[in-house]
Amino acid sequence: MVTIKDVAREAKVSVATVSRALNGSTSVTPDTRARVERAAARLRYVPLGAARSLVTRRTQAVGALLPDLFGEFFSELIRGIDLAARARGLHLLVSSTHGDADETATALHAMQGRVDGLLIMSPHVDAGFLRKHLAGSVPAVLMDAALRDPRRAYVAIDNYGGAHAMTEHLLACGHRNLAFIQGPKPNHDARERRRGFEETLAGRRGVAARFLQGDYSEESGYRAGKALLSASPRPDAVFAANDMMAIGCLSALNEAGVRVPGEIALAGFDDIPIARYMHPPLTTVRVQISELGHAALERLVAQMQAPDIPQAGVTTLDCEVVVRASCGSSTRSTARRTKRQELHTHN
Amino acid sequence: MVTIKDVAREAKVSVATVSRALNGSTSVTPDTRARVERAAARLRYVPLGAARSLVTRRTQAVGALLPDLFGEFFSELIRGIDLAARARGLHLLVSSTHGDADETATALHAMQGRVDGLLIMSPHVDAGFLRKHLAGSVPAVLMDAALRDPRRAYVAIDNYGGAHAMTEHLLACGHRNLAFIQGPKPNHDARERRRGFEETLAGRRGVAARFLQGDYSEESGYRAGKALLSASPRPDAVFAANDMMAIGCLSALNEAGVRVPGEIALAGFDDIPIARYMHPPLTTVRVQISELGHAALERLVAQMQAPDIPQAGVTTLDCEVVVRASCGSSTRSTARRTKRQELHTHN
DNA sequence: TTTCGGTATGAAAACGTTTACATTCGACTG
DNA sequence: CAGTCGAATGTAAACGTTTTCATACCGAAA
Repeated sequence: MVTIKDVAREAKVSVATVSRALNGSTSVTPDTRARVERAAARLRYVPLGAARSLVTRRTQAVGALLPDLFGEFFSELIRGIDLAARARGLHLLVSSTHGDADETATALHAMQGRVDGLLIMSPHVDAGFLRKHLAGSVPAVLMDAALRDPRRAYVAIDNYGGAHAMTEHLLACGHRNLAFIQGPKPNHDARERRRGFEETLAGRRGVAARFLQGDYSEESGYRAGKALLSASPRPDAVFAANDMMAIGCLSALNEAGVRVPGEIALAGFDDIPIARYMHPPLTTVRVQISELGHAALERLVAQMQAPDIPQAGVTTLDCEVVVRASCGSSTRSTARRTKRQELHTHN
Repeated sequence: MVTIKDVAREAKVSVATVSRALNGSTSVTPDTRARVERAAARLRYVPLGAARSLVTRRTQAVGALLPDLFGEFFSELIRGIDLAARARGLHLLVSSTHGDADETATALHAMQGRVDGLLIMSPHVDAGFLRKHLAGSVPAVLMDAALRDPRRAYVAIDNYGGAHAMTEHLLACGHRNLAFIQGPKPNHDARERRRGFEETLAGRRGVAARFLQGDYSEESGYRAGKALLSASPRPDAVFAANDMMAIGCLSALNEAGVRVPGEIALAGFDDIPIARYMHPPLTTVRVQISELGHAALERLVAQMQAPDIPQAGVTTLDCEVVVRASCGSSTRSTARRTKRQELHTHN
């Protein structure tokens, strides 16, 4: 293995000069620098990250701790984080697919001491968990978490606002007999989406709403669809808390020969790529997933640069209603931005 | 920041004993070990990875260098790598979304010296590129690459075999007038898929085949579909080199009111999740993407454990034909495994 | 009691890099 | 020409950990 000493010998300078020539530009003769660079290239020298980190007290790496995520969401999130990290010259350490709290804790431990900061998204994380497993000195940002520790930094999706906007859309289309297929009870985001729907309807006259339990799976959406078919009166619009359930519901309606949106309009949440390929294409709420990753990394960087100043508070990312044929638009699909597309940080 | 010295002081032992108690189990009194563990927990001690790596000459991390990948493929690949890495106690450093060769080179450089091995998938990588940018001592495995340096390790998808199996299926369904929508010319996998189709047909009597150029995009599939509609005679089956083009083609056929598979059968390649939601659901070739990541990591580990023995050669992952309604199966979708589902390593 | 052997622990070197401090050298000022 | 200053370079300490080697201890064998 070739070290900085070998380069120094080859270039006939000291190791200090090699280090200076290769890193900072402080006071090195152009001639010397060139000689060092040639020597390094000739020997194919690669500085050892560990040695460098040891003395600089920086790893130039951030860790992302993620749950067992479904396809498109995961890749978009990583893409957002990765691009932002590269722009900052940071490396990205990923650890995903954590089934339970123990696995998450293990992964969390293993990452500390290897990174300068952590991005955390996990259903298993709560205040006690973090206090127990996260060293106080490690900067961290939580993504889309239920927990709200006022001393911590968060980046979240505006689930409430998205559901609110979609509900307004349904009402604007003239629907008055609504059904809501909700996500898994314990999920924070699922609760927020329901709340957005429910509170928008609160106090409206002449509007009926019913709720069906789902678990974000296509299967549960299908069951909900079946249940709705046998109800009377049937709703004239169904809002599913995510696209997969909307797709399941659509299958049930299609099988029964119910026209969508003719007899029953349908809307989802997430705007997963499949949504626009459904028959009819699905009206849904678009979530800027890569933006979530991007924003989280930026907040983390802020925290890393000023570790003394606590960068607490929540950054919320807006959603937008995407109107397609399944509800509110007969042929062409149009995106309607319901709120300004920007980051706004509370606190 | 709390170091091993602090723990040593707290536990009233030497740093050597702390290290031994916390890592290997060689000759430490149960009593001492307990005292050390308590002290470490009390102080929330986390060993510094850099210091450890410096002396052990191991980072316990592998890097994955990936191109700008589309959704589901990317997440499945990472999932496969991540799971295998965790099972081995390895960390995963990801660097994706590389537009050009320069970016790839930069990322490649930055990763060396931080990882014990590299997983590389990139259209920009060829023999010269690697010789120039990859230090000889770094173990590396190439995924699904065009290049075939006999001294290097590869993991690849059996594009040829998959296309062959699908072509056989089309013939078995009675189709004799075939069209093939090919992928981007420079892509290795696209060429292999075409070769699988072409060579299967070679020498068959009474079978006609024509080729249309595509670029893996939905749009290019749509154009190809339009072109086929105005051709005469129309083909009775179309095989697209990937699912996205098949989907585009399907749109063109649907718009023209051509029944699929009644008038024209259709098949794709990849089995992306959308495939089964199409109308009709798409017959396609399933690629075990997470297996690709898993296999690549295992080969990398082998190389890391025995750096002296060159672990060259290609590991090929089989594909399977998934028969759905768009070709060969009228209602229910069935998966037919065309080759045994196992890894086999040549060389 | 002495000696031997083995086990638990401690002292200190080593890993490769950055950086504070020291040194050299040349140019410019007085 | 002596003195001063600044730029370029070198020397060596420091980072936190593992690990080799040495040491102390204890029980068993002689």
